[in-house]
Amino acid sequence: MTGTSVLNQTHLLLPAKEPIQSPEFHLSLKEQECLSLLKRCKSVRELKQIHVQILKIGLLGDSFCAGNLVATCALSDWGSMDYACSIFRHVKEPQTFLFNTMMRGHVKDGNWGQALILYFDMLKSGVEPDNFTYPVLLKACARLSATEEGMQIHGHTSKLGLQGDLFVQNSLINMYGKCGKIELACAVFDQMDQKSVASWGAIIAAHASLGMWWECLVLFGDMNREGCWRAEESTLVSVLSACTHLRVFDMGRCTHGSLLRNFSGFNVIVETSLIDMYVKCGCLEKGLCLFHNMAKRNQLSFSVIISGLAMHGHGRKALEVFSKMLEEGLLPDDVVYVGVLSACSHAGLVDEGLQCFNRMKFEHGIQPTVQHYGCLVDLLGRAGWVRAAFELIESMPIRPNDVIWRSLLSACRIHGDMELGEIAARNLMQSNSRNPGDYVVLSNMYAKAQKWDDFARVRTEMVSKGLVQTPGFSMVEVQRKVFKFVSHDMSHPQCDGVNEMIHQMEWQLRFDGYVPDTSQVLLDVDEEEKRERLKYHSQKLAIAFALIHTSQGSPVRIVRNLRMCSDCHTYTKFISVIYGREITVRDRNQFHHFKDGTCSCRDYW
DNA sequence: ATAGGGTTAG
Repeated sequence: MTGTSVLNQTHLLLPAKEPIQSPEFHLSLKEQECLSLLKRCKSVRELKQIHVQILKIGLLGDSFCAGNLVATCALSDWGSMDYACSIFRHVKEPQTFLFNTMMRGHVKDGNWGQALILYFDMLKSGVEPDNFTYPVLLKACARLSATEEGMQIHGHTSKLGLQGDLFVQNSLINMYGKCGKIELACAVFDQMDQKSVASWGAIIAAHASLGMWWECLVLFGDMNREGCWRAEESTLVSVLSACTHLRVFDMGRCTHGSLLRNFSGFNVIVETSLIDMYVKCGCLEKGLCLFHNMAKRNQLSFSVIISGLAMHGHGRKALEVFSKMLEEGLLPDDVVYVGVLSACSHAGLVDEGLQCFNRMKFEHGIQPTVQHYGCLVDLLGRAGWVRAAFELIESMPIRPNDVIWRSLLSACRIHGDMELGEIAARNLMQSNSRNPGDYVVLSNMYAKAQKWDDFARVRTEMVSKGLVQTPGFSMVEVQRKVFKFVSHDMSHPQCDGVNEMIHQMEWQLRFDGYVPDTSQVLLDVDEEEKRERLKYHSQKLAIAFALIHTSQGSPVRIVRNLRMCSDCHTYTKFISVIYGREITVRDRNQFHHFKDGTCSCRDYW
């Protein structure tokens, strides 16, 4: 159709089908022509011709025609908001539909503020908004986190009697969620007579964005219970994220199942969240498998797999994946570098870590944050460069936080540096973190050095501050139930069997050359007593329980609150080979995979 | 007669 005006093509002037004549609305023939033309319009150039034609037949003042002209221009893929604005400016008496359309256009282009301004213009010129006005407008408020305007607009919807409109309610939930006003979002949600899938999606997303993971899962349960089981993909991603943060593997796997059943072909976001879930819940293999089968990977996909490999002690592999990421032309950000540096620190790759740190600053222009310094302090400290770690803390341009002092303290404990350990501990005790673990570590250092006076002084100080030593516990999943074992606590209902098993295991292990390592039992008691204490560490109770209640050869997964002692580490290596089990243990920040008598951390942790 | 809610992950 080059060169000829669309309006010359007579077939375009015919309406597509017989117009429906309703008693309320009667379209003149000209209006019908106009509408039919606009429906076929495919470019701005054609639109301009139609615009001229409308001017010629004197319909510009007609709100209906102007509205549709603007709608076509503002909302189609090829449209231009600039042109829509110029048409809009020439309409003498714009009406609701025209304002709504203009607002939609602005929102579509990401000009959230413009949409708000237009709304207030609309009110000023006395045009009454309707139920179509608010969802668009509230989306703009949500994107701007404009709480005040959002609340004001909420008021307007009530005044107009729109509080019962499902779309308006869902938009309100979303708006309050994005503004961080969770109680207001819940208030709207709770008052709804009918909830749609999107209502549940909006309230779940609102909780997810605030990190209220537990509430997310509860709401998801409520949603299913109320017969609303067809959750949207995005909602399942929020649920998956909650599972990851709470490390509830079972629920995570179920969510993966729902995704498989209800959606075909996952997008990058779904796949990345799945990988993160599997990796953080201990299934590195599954995460890697998903990662390798991804059709498309982005910065975040690499980010989760790198920090996952780090968490599981595969430092070299993490660095390999990092190089691959760079090869694929993806730029790392600060989070990726946290993963890379922690990979180096978990694997003891000191030179590589320092190299990466410089690369981050000079090649990729990323300002190191306190987290990056934290990784570096950890890297140096664990590797035995305690003094260098301390000097780094003193020279860094950011104020060190508790995490940094704690990692120095931990390094001092491992390498027996009392002087720096005391400095680190003093900094921790002066801050208001009130972490009993810090007192315990320092006092244990004194115990190890046989300084029993200092030991007593620190313990007394801890008690006088009202702090209680956190008891060590291990949790194990058996037949979809979680069982918790506390060190030396034999009050568990299944403990009879466990006690027997503990003895049986000990005999087996001794027979194969296991020697209890009592060096970490910091009590002023004899060797025999120390060995007795070691026997009932929570991890051993949990392993015994799992060996009794799971079938031969099935993997054992344990989660614990504190770092394991070196004896439990050795012990578990023996168990993995003697009982032919793969045992995964997660402590606060990393995983140990015991298999065939070795651990994935290669004894560096 | 035309039009409306969600892009979720590290």
